[in-house]
Amino acid sequence: MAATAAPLDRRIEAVRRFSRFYTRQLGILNEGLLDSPYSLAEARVIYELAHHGETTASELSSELALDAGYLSRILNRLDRAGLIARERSESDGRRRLLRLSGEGEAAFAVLNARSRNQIAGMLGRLGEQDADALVGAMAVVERLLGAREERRVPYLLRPHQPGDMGWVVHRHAVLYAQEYGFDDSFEALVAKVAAEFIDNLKPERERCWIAEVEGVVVGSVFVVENAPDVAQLRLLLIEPQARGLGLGRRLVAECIRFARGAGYRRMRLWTNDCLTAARLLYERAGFVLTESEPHRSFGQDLVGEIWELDLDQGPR
Amino acid sequence: MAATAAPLDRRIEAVRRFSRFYTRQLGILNEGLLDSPYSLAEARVIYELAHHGETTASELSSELALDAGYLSRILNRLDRAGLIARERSESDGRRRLLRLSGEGEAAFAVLNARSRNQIAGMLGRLGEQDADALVGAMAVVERLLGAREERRVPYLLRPHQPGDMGWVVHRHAVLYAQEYGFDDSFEALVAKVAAEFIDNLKPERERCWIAEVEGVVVGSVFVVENAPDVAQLRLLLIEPQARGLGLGRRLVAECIRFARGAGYRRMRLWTNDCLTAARLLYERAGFVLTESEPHRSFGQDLVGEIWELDLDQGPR
DNA sequence: AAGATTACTTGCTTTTGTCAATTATTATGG
DNA sequence: CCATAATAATTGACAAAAGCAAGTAATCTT
Repeated sequence: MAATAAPLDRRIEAVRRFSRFYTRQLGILNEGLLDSPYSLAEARVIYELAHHGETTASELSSELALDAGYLSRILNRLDRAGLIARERSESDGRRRLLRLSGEGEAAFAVLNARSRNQIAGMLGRLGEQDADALVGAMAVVERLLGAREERRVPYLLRPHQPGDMGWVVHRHAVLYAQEYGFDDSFEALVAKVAAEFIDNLKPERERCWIAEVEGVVVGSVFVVENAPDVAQLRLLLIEPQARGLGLGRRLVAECIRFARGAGYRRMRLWTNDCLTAARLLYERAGFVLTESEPHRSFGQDLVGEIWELDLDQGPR
Repeated sequence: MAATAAPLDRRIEAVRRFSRFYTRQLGILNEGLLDSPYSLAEARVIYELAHHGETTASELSSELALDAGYLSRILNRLDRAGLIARERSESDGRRRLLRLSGEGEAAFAVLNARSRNQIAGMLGRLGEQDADALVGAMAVVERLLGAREERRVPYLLRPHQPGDMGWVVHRHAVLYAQEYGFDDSFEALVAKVAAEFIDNLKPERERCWIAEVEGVVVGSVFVVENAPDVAQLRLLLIEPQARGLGLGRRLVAECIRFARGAGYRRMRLWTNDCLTAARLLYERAGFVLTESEPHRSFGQDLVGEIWELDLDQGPR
């Protein structure tokens, strides 16, 4: 069936090799900190403060992905060492504005110089052309990966056609086995659900969406009747290479719109705590976690969760 | 004086920005491990074992730069979880050969699939061309930085000429202030040493080498008389952009050769524990640490060290 | 004006990583 | 060939780093 194309595999392997490689490279670059009296986290904070001028702890914490409590302690240390000045914000008494003191700037200058010199050494081994080639290649990587704006790859949502149920079963089985080690009892369950959907379909109350990109199926989602006023969302799946396109959000939104139109008052879904990406989608759509229970299924120890959404509330 | 060229600065800044950027990127990629029961270190070990087939703990420890003790505990955990098999090597009873068990391979398959899928998602946002551009750019970075074989940039060692002492004083002052925060009393000391060298030079017993790359001075080292049979090595300096060329080793070797020829029986040098790169050079050249004493100089708390080399021994 | 949210701090715990000492085995130099 | 050194792996003790959760004070929301 050639489920995945070979060039994709080649590219994935290349990205992974590069990531391992650059991890080592960063390790080498960070060794420069060994001599200094600062830990890596402290150095990052100093660096960030030097560039921001004036910030708050919460901003730093989100920028550097540091735990707020941990950061608070780091700031205490830096304060005790005289490297930073903290003063309560006048406009908002909760905040404390942070900036480097004179000593802090001196400390930064030392760290900065070392880091620069180390990189100068790295570049020194290359000639002028190679150094520019390096910088250019880095810029390309940065531009391509950093393009945060959601690239608009055109995708198509359509109702199911013959063959789609087989795809749904197949891809659920493959992806959950790969990513979570589910055994084939999961495939059996999905197959049963899919068969039931076809057999008992109530067209006004139930619906399936299949997502396509360039003619290739890349996702699915189902709405079925759970009780007269309760819709159930099922079998949400998005292929790895189609993730990040906003497709998940769109599929969930489509379900909610349909359920409201069909007269349901609530929507419910069952998932597992390990499916973090999906859970995030549900949360963003307004679903609330109502039940949570450990169970053993599909050869794994899981924590099953029920999420619910009140269809009468929220944006219409 | 334009001590550093502007294009170099631009490149350094670009490399640093890229490193910060890719640090974040790696953070995102490693988030995939959050769901898994393995820590980052454990996952790296599993990954390495999956690729090596059979290894030993010491090999893993050097490959992944993990402390031997720490690794030993990780291996114990993995063993208890049934992921690896360990058996004593027949050829060397100290070693234990490590490989993944069936369960271990299953665990790896899950980790591997998640990582692949995550990258597939990353690539999915790019079109075919952009994905290939990304892979290509990564390959360029890897090739340029990974060129481990010592690039032979031609350098030249020559005796000192008028103007060199000024360069030595200037660059010592600038680099030590930048990298270690030394104040100007250090510049004064270097100036005094340099002046003394010129004033009392005994050409058969004392010597200075200046290193040049493409006509630009990038390093220095001095041998002076400390006692009738004791030579002293002083003022070893290598510019950041000339580091990694093997220049340091060459300069030290040159000093040793000269000292032997001049009839000294020992060579001695004074340094500080924070100068790790230099210390490594001395150690590799056969010098042994003989004294170590904390002191305060140049505005810093330092630990002074005396290293000695027996010139009668060792390779002639 | 009550309740929710935000910014930050603090206490407590776990995880991670280091260092030194120890055991068993193998290599090596006189 | 044997004393000594070096290597491989382990263990105990400890320190640093990181995370979680509860708590305080200020601000926002309705």
